[in-house]
This record gives sequence, C-alpha cells and structure tokens, in this order.
Amino acid sequence: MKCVTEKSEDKIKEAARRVFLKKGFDGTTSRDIAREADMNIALTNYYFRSKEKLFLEIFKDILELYFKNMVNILNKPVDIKTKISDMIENDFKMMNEEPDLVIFIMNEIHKEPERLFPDLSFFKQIRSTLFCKQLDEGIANGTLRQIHIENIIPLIKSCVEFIFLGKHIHKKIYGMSEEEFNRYAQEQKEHVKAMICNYLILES
Amino acid sequence: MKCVTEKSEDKIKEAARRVFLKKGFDGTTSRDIAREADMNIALTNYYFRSKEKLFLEIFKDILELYFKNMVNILNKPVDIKTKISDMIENDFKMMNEEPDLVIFIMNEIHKEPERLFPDLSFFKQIRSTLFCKQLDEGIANGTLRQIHIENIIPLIKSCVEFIFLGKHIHKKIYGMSEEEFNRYAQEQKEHVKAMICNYLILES
DNA sequence: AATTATTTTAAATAGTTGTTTAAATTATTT
DNA sequence: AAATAATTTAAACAACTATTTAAAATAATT
Repeated sequence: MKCVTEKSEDKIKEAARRVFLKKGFDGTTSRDIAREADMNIALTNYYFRSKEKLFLEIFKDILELYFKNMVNILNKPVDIKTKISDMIENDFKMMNEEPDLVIFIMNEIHKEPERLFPDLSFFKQIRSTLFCKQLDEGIANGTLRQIHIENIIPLIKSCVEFIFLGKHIHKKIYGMSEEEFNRYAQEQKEHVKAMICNYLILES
Repeated sequence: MKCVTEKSEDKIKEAARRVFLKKGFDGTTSRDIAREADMNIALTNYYFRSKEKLFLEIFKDILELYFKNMVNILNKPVDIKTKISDMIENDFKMMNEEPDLVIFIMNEIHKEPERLFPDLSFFKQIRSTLFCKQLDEGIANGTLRQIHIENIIPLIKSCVEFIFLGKHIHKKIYGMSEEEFNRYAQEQKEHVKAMICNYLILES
C-alpha cells in the first residue's frame, strides 16, 4: 500500500527547500517554513532539531545536485566538442529547472565559506576524468590549446550561469519579457558553445 | 579649516556599506551597523530614518559603481580589441577592489527585483555608444561576427566576475591559497580576453 | 481493548529585532 | 552669556525570532 499523503518530515523539508532557495538562510524564518509546509511551527524542531540543521541538510542536497552531472559528463565517451556542448546544455537545463540554485549556493558560501563545505573528495575526481585525458592528448598532438582544466570549467559554467544569476538585471536593462529572455538565453547558449570550442579546438 | 573627524552620518553610511556588502540586508542588524560605526544605536534612524532607507541609499551607490565605467569604456576612441581588453581589465580591477560587490548586487536584486531598480535611463545609453557603432560597421564589412550587444557584454562580464562570485568555491575545489587564486584569476583573465576576441574578430 | 509509542498542537520561553522616546550633551546663534 | 538648535545618549517599545514545553490527538503494539 502506497502512502498517498506525504510524510510530515518530507513536507517540511521540501517546503524549507523552496523558501531557503528564494529567500536565503537569513531571510527565512521558522514561521515561513511552517506556513509554506502548512504545518505547526514546532514540527521543524521536532524533526530536524533546529533551523540550522535543516538548512545544512538541504544545502548538502542542493550542492550535490549542482555538481552531480558534471563528473558523469566529463567521463562520457564522446569527443571534446560534443562534451563541451553537453556540459553547457546540462547547465542550461539545470538553470531552467532551478533558477534560484546558483545564486543561492554562491551567496550562502560567500557569507560563511567554512561551514558549508563538508565533502571535497568528490571534486578530486575531476582531474582523473576522461575529459582531462582527452585534454592532455589534444594538447600533446597540437589539436587543442594549452590550458588547464581549472580554467576550462569556469569558462563553460560562467557564461550560461551568469545570465541566470543576473536574470532580473538583464531583463530590466534590456527591457525583456520572460519569453524574450528565454530566447535571449538560448541565443547566448549557442554563442558560448561556439566561442569556447573555437578557442579550445585549434585549426590545423 | 578642514574637518578631521568624520561626520557621524558618513561614518554610519560607510560602516553600513561594509556590513551590508558582507552580510546582505537580511543578515545585517541595526546593532551590527552601530557597532561597526562605533556609534549609538539610535543614530542610524536619526540620520537615515530606517535601516531600509539607509540600505536603499547605499545600494544605489553600489549599483552606480558597478556600472559606472562601462559606458565610458564603450565610448573610448579605441579599436574593438583594445576596448574589450579594457573592459575586462576594468572588471578585474573592480573585483579585486570590491570582492563582495557582484554577489551582493545579484543576491539583493534576486530576492526583491522590483524595489531595487530605480533608474534605467542609464542603460539606454549602451545602445548608442561608440562600441555599438563599431560593432555595426564591423559586421557590415565582415570583420566582426554577427552578434548583438546584449550578447557580448555578458560574455565579457561573466567570465571574470564568475570566478570572483564563486571565489571560495574555486579555492576549495582546487585547493588554492589566496596567492594561488590570484595567479589563477590572472590566467583566467588572459584566456577570456583571447577567447572573446578570437570569437568576435573574424580572420580574413 | 488497554497500553505504549509517535505525532501534532497551542502556549510559553528567553532573546533579538527595528524603531522611538525623552533626557542629556554639545554646538550654534543671538 | 543666554537662548536656541543640533546631536548623542541610555532606556524602553512592541513585534518578532528560534526553540521548548507539556498536554492532546493519533497510531502502533500488546
């Protein structure tokens, strides 16, 4: 028998996730969460002991989501050009599904860098991905530009994520509607793909 | 006779600026500001009427600083390549001087887009800068890639600002010290310059 | 059906929030 | 030097904060 009504613990966590993403830790009150979850104010502490503990649980999930697909894509058995395109498309999709994700992560880490970075082992994987191997080979045989992996990944991520980070700013500055922004973001995505490949892949 | 001791109003505003930039509006309390300014708690409201009013004043200044040099550089009588380099260098300098600036602006606007955008007339200037004229000409005679100004500016700004937006993340992920990060940022800056010019300026 | 464990509730806790008050101090003007 | 204005102060304000309590309601087990 499947449980149709969600468990209270999950309801609170999901509600808290929504509020935290929108307002950040400081901007969110226990009552905001209780209201969003439509639950009694005491239940957050009953299930999660404190607002802080609940936040840390949620933040961990969100950070995982943010980095989840990256290593997988870096290891896909496809050529560099396709891989870069895949990474950009993946980022773009993520930004569309979770528009608040990046600004939330960046801002929370910016405010308190130390408390929010538990597990770094994940990132150690980056340097041993197929992408890095392909990069080394390409550089060795002259088909790719001499560049470090640490420099490529921000190039890929920054251009797409930035326009979503500053979505409201861009919309205001250029007077764009929601659909105009979506078209613009698509445009930008294609430019970024072409620009990065153009730079990385050397013509013979 | 010059006043050596700063006026209380300015002292409070400068202190508030520092705290707001670091902790954001929600993360900053009136007492934080008073402590940082080393003034009585009541003086903030005496001079600025409310925390909100003080914030809005400061936010306006910060937004102005962020966009100040952009239009000037876009209008400089130099070739496109130099201009792009100048813009990137200007951004880079600003990020070094005010590392909290961009994340602060983006986050505050993200939380409440409507209240924080008073004057848009400034941005209307962008489309009538020399840069736009040079772009049109270049596109017409085939020396520049067909692209809109709205797409170029984010390309320029995103790559440099992004690594500062996520400074702590990048340092942690790649295990960089402060000086290693600075070297890395320099490296990235040069890549970005080359990459954008590479993409924009077409070989004959 | 009675007992036990779990979940939910309203109310209260102590501390913090932005803001105001009214008196005390300092500066300026007459 | 007296009167007036501007500034600074400590104390208080009500509203809000995260969290806890202890009783009530529900579910699970015997």
